[in-house]
Amino acid sequence: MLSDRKKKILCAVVDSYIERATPVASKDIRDEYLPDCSSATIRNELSTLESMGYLIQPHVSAGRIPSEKAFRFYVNELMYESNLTTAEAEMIEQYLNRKVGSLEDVMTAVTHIIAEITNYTSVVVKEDMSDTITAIKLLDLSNGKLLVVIVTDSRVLKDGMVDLPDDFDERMIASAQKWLNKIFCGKHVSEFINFDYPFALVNDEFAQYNALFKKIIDVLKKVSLMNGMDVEMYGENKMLAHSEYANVENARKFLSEMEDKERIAEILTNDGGEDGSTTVKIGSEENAPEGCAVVTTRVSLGDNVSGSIGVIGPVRMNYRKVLSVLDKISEIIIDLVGKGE
Amino acid sequence: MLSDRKKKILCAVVDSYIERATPVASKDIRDEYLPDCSSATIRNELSTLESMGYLIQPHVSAGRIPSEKAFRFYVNELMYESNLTTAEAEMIEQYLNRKVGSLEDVMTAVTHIIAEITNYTSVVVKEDMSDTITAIKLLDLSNGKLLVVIVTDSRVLKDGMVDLPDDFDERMIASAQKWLNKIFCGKHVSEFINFDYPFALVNDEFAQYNALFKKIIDVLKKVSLMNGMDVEMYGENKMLAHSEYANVENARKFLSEMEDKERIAEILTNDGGEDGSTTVKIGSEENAPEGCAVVTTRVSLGDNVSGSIGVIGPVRMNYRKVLSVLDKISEIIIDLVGKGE
DNA sequence: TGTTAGCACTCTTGCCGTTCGACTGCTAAT
DNA sequence: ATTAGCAGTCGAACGGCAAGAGTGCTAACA
Repeated sequence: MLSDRKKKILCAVVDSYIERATPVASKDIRDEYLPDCSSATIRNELSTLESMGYLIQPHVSAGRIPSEKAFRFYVNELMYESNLTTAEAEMIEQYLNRKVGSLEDVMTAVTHIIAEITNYTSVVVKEDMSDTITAIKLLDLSNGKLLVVIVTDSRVLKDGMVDLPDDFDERMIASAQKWLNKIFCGKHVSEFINFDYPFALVNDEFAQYNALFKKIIDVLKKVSLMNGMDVEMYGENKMLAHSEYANVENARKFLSEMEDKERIAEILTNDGGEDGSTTVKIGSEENAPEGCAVVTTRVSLGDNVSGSIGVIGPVRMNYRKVLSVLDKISEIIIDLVGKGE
Repeated sequence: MLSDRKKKILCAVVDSYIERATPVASKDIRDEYLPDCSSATIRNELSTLESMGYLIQPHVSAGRIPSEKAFRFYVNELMYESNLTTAEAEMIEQYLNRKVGSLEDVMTAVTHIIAEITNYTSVVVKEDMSDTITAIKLLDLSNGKLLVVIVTDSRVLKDGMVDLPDDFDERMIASAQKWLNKIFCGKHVSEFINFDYPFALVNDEFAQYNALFKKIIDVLKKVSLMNGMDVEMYGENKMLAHSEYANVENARKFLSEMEDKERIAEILTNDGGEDGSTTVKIGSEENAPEGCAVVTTRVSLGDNVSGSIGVIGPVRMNYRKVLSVLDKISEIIIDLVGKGE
């Protein structure tokens, strides 16, 4: 457990680093955050904080910068909540209320306003799982692969591929198909997502189908996820304004990571969560883009339609601001969606 | 008129600069392009080419780089046509034939394949002017502004604003509306675009309407243009790989210029042109993005639907390759569209 | 034991001068 | 008209130097 003073100092380092992006010196902390103790004392504390893994010293005559562990701790325990300025809050209200229209328009508007206010990249993912499954077909491509086709009421065909075990014949494929249809037909696509392969379902007769079934259901999951997904992104370029991307190589890497919308969507959605819940992924912690943190808020957009609103910024992002912006936005969205029904 | 040798030398400078992005020295030219004369001779020629405005010397101990004038001359007269490698041609064929689908899918596929092959940014603009006008309505907002609404058969309402002269009353607005409907109802939206305000149409009685009419028609033009337009862009990031964007400030400027899709669309479409015609805009010549050249090919996508396929690259782009890629692509597109009808 | 002043030490940054090399322009010869 | 040769210019790279930023350590002090 950290002493109160250590916490204060750590918080000071993080705050200062978020603002200035330069190593923080003991004297700076004294002058700006802790006037009632000497820089030498702070140096001692910094030194132990470093050995605890919270701080990093780029070189001996530089100050300290926070480690990812420090950011994590900051987000979880140190950071005090803040409110948007009324100007910002009004700006958001106005912007979103002006744009009441289709869900797509709102999504676009949301990414824009977030990116403008935060100066980071903003992403909104909509997962529409409201389609009803009409049929599931398994097609033997006779090259050892099986094509999985999902037919839904919105007449969209969705397909994916599975490797077929050697010892499967036509008859077995047919009965696998029968089983799948029996389980899923008439249900929402969302069933796939939460479907936990029930072991009991597989009696002795079907033991051999076990592996294949699992594979197929995984494909169904993935395919239906991808097809019901809509990703909007805005403000990739805003990132170039931050010092992390002062050299083009980093910028290029970031922008090309941003091109993989599927991966980004996956990052925003992979830990479900309640309506209104917020997640922060920092740096290498999860699959976040290199050197980035991702803040996500979940909102429900209707029956079987859920949304994730995210901000992607450097690990050194202004979490306070981002969190309060997301708070405000999700509040408005929930309100809008509520009205719409 | 330039001597043959001057042309050869100029061409060598441009070719080399396109490839290497570094100033070209007299010796380089001798070694690689003109082995049968001395570097001193070439130096003399370079010197006069410079005084003619074709070349620029960054500093005395550097070679020369081509001016925009040189690129213009190169594109118009010097550059010999080239063909794609068969590998590339096949790649394009395959990629586009695999993706036969909606027009939108094809547009997306086109931008992708172009960007991949050329390593520049690619843009496709579709202008759909096939809607039929059902009604035009003028709404007095009673704040000195007039709301112009276009109703088309595809049930999309499109609107724009016009300042109303002080001395206009309700009755006058009503008759202006009557006139507009008389002229345009039942016609294609494309009529706006080519509509030249006919002076004869305005007899004495309507003289006072003159200015307003012009304004309204301009709005109609703009609104219908913008609404019928569909812009796809891909490969903005590819540009960061080129040395022109080695510093982030340039990159940022470029990317933010690319965000203004309307402007880009305008650049790609503002000089109409026949089906299959190709235009090259170099640097400051037109409204091209800073330091960039834009190559555009027009293709027809059906009745009253036209497309522009464009490549945006640094002024020092590989025009030969870009032109041959666009050639190939437009050939395929014309074929695809032809089949589709 | 915790805090602090002071100082020696380290390491980066910016600057300056020098060298090296890349090209050119000019001159004089062919 | 062409060319070899040479003097001259300028940028890029390098190394050394001084200044500045911050630290860690020590010793004194509450």
